[in-house]
Order: sequence, then structure tokens, then C-alpha cells
Amino acid sequence: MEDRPKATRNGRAAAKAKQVEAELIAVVVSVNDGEPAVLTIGQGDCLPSGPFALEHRSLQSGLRAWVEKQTGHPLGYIEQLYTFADADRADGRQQRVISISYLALTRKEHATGASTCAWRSWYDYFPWEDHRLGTPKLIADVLKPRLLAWAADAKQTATRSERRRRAAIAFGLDERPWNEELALQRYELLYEAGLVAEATRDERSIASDSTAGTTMVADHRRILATGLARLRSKIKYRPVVFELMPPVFTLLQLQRTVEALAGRLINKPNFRRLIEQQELVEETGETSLDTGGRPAKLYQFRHVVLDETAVAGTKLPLARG
Amino acid sequence: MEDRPKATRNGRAAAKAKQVEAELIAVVVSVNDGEPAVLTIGQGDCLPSGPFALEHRSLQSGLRAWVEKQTGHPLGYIEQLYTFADADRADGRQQRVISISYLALTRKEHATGASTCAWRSWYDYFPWEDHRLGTPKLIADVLKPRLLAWAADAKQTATRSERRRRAAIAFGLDERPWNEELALQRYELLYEAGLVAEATRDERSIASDSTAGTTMVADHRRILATGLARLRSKIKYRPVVFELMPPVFTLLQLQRTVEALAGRLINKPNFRRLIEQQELVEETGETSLDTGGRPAKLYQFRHVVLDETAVAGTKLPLARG
DNA sequence: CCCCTTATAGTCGAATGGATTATAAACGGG
DNA sequence: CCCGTTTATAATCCATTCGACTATAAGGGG
Repeated sequence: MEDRPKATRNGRAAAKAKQVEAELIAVVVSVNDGEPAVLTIGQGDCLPSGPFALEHRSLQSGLRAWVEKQTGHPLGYIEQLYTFADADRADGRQQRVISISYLALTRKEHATGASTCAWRSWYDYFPWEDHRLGTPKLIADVLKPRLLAWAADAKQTATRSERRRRAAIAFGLDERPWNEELALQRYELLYEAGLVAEATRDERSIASDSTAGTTMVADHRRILATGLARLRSKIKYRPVVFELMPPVFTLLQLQRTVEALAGRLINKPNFRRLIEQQELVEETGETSLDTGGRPAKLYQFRHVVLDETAVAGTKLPLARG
Repeated sequence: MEDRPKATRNGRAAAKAKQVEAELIAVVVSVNDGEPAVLTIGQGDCLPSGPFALEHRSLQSGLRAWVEKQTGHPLGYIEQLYTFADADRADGRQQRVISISYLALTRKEHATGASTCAWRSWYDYFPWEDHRLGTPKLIADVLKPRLLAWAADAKQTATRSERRRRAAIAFGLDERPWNEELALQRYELLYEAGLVAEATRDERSIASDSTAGTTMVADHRRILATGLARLRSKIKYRPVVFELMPPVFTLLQLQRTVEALAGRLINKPNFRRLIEQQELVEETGETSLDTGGRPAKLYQFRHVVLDETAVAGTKLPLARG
């Protein structure tokens, strides 16, 4: 290890020996007819990704290049999710791989090209996350008993109650409220408990029959869970939903999209009030007739508000405004 | 570029040619007597950092190792901030450096050792961010006129009004409210406008006399601004302040710490009500006599609430609870 | 004992947010 | 053409929150 700050400051000291590989990986999201989808390649078990190379001007442009090359899909809005490192155990000599993950919001419009890519529903991978039609039976029938068994499996009493409490908070057991933002914690809990195939695969464990949801390669499903959690949290304080909407839409379509992301149903009048008082949209003057009932007004997003970052309201009890 | 998903999926195809260097860099924060401080090395112009190497078990442990080695300070709470890449123009052949930045919250307790490290006030680097004693004169006297001049400098009319609007939102000009969370946008705006020395240094520009705040090497001040913004946002919905507090404290000390971070004064009765109704603290039974007036009750953080992640209240108008 | 300082408790009204009800406008079948 | 069905849109009620302010308590010092 280098000891002197001067030498380590720009890290050129022993650069050659400390090289790593950087991989860019994308969670590309769209919502179609109230169903949230993620862009996958391979057999639907893989997120678009590729190494960060010299020809990329930036991390973002590298990511865009890889996704467009692998799926034919150009990206609009993207934001960084998380960076993590894993010791790569694949080849003989040790090699570090750093994965820089991004969340992208888009619409399923462009032809997916001839590639091996496909839009898959989020809830194929996380069937316990969709509460729009009530709490999935999977939770009470499979996950809850297995989580409790996993908790009971712990050696120490403290660990047992700790595990039970974590499971109860994450999955809303024991009359606790369901919190849709805890998607990542839930996946990690299921991983720890060996209830997703990735865990049993990584550990070469046994219970590969009792796993929930479609598996993905490496830690791609964990990255997907990270994107899901981030998006569910972000729609509450930033107008990012509109990245997923067509240029013109009805308020019910907007509501269905938010519901698809949150995995929960929303109170209709209150949702409309919320949207209107924030002045996020404006009427186009047109109406949509294919609603089945009274025609709905069509709206479009007011792009002006994107700049008014001041929407982030304070939560501190400040003194004299 | 690699074309086939199969080959690019784990990126081993041409790994040797795509190696980069990964650097870990830390924004270590503490608050002492109402003054927020950041741990620096060198001449106070450098954040602790070092390359991510094979002996590090994870990114986090690598960061802890570097900070402890360079400053003698062990870290408690840390969270990832952002990852960015810059083409390194320092040496002849092109080489990519990826910087993975972290935010660490701690207390200034441990001896700083014999190292060249020092605690410096945040507001040395961002003098326009401290609004506890009112809006700093710097803004009206220096920044506002120079920002307006920069806006007027633009060729196109649209760009001019765009720049004026950005400046007004970021700095609360024209009767707009001050938003302490926009610390990063403000720094980036000043950089664009050439009002921080880093910009004129990078561009070899001229106006190096009219710069604001203490400079740091490379993009360290930008990283510091990222940490400041993240922390100012996070204290509003997660009980992270307590990482900066001693085990036992009065409610006014707690308030002063939050005020130091936010750079704004807080309404005292309402702050107390907020803390109490969230049940974040409990009385120790002791009182502090060195308040100057009536003795204050001493409190301690209720560590239980750390697990109750459910504090993240919903903002969506959900249907039938 | 008065006065200064700080701590702590309580109040009042505006605004917010959840739940519910009422009215409007299309369609289709008798 | 009426009428029930469906969905859109508007309005209301009420509990809770939140900002601003006032009042009381308890120490120290002259």
C-alpha cells in the first residue's frame, strides 16, 4: 500500500498493478398498457451491458452506445444507480470488475431490431412486488413461511428475532404496512434466506425448488431491484413519470403508469388533484374517445417545470421564511 | 467495438485493452460546535483518496483503509455518492480513471495523528452556502453581478434568458426562495461561469482574480459539493444527523448541528416537536448545566428506529389503506 | 430580588392530504 | 328515445400536519 498522501493523491504511483475492468450496465424501463417492462437480452436473463472503453467520451455515452448496439434502442433520460465491485472468480488469476449501473426511462416505440433483446415484465422477476390486485398469495403461501423458517434456523436468539423483524418490516407482515420502496431490501432478504435461485446457485446450496421469480445471470437481478427501488422512490418527488408517457395522454393513463411502477393502486380524485395543483400538465384541447365512457381530456407535460428544480420542498421547520 | 451480446455480456473479450484505474475518494464530514467540517489532506486542497486494489475486500473497505491510513481516522457510517470518469490528460498515453466517491459521517474525536490532514470548514470552500446569519453579502456583491454578466455574454437570446433563469433558481435571485439542496447546481453554475478557480485553471482562462471560495485539486471541490448536497437532502428524511452527534446531547445542540449542515436557521419549537413526534430520541434523565440559562435535558438517539426503515412515508395518494 | 438567559410547553390558524359523494358525458341495448 | 353502464371530472368533509407565535419554567449573576 502506498503511504504518502502526495503519491496516492492522483494514484499514478503503481497504476499498472491496480488496473481493473469497468463494466456499464443498464436498467431500461418502459410501461405499456399499465405493465412495467425492462429491456433484456439473451434469454431474458441478462441486462444490456458492456465494458467502458477508450472510445467512449463519458460513462453515459458509453452506456448509450452499448444499449443501442445491443438492442437498437436509443435512450433518453438516464441516471446513475450504483457502483459495485466483485472479485471476478471466473478466470484463474484474480481480476477486479467494477460495475457502474444506470437507470434509463424510455418508451417502447422503436423496433427492437433483429437483436436477441426483449421487453419483459418487472413482475416476472419480482412476483411479490405487484400489489395492484391485492397482496400476492405468494407472500402468505410461500415467502412468509420460508422466511420464518429461515429466521428460526439461526443459532442465536437475538439473530432469530432480528431476522423475524427484518422480514416483517420488508414484507409488511404482522399488520405492518406494505412499503413499495423496500424492493431492494426484499430481494436481498430473499437472497440471504436462499429463496432466490441466485443465492443457491452462488452457494451451491440445495433448495433450488423453492425459489421465487425468474432468475438472471450474475447479479443482474439485484441491479434490477436497485432500479425498481430507486424509481419507486423517485416518482414521489420528481416528475420522471413523463419520460415513460407518450407526448399526449389522459390522466387515467398517467395514473395507470404510476400504479404500474409503484405496484399499488392510487386514489383517483386525489391523484388528479395532486397532478393539477403541481401544474405538471396542461390540456391540449383534444379529447380521447376510446375510454369506454365519457371522453377524457388529453394532456401534455409542461416541460417548463423540468427546470424549476425548486419543486423539492423543504422538510425542515425553517425560521421566518 | 464488440457486437455480439454473448461476447460482451461478461466483457472478457478484449479485457486487456479496456483496463482502467479505479480511485476511491471520501468526503468525511463532522460538525463541531455548530461548524461543519470536512477532512482534508495536503494543504487543505485535497480529499482523502487512493486506488482500489486487489487487497481490498470491497469498495467500502478499500475506502476505509485509505482514509485511516492517510488521516488516522476510522470511519463509521459511509454511503456511496457518485461515480465519474475523466480522460486523464496528465501522462502521454490515454488512460481512464474512474473515481468512486463516498460520503462519511463521523465525529472529530480521534487524534488526527501525525499526518498532514486537517479539518476544514465547508464554508471555506463554499462561502455562498452559509445563510445562517442571513444571505451572504458575497452573493449580491460579487456572484449575482458576475452571473448576470456571464448570462449577458451569451450569443443567443434564448441562451441569455436561460442562463439568467438558471442563476435565479440556483441562487434565489429575484425574490425566489433559497433552496439549500441546490449546492451542487450552484457550484456547477459558478464553474460554467468561470467564477471558481478550477474553471479558469482547467480552461487556462484569464479572470483568476474574481473567483470565490478556497480551491481544491482536480474535481475534489465538485465531489465535496456533491456530498454537501446529498447530506442536505438526506437529513430531511433519514436520521443520519445522529452519526455526527456525541452519544448524549441536548436538543439545542442537535438543532445547531442540523443548522450547520443546512446552512439555515431552524424554528426552535417546531424542530423540537418534529424530533419528539418521530420518537427519534429518549431522555437520559440527566441535564446539562452549561447552557447559560435553564439546564437542558440530555437525550440519546433511539437506535431502534434505525431498523424501522418504514419511516420513509409515502407521497402517493394510495387507495384504501 | 430583579433580570437575563435558555429550556420547555401550549395555542391558533392555514394548508395539506385522505376518503367520499355528486355531477357530466359518452355508449349500447331495448 | 329512454335508461342503465361506464368513465371523466368536480366538489365536499374532516383529520392531520405545519408554520408562526405566545407563555411558563428554571438556572445564573448583579
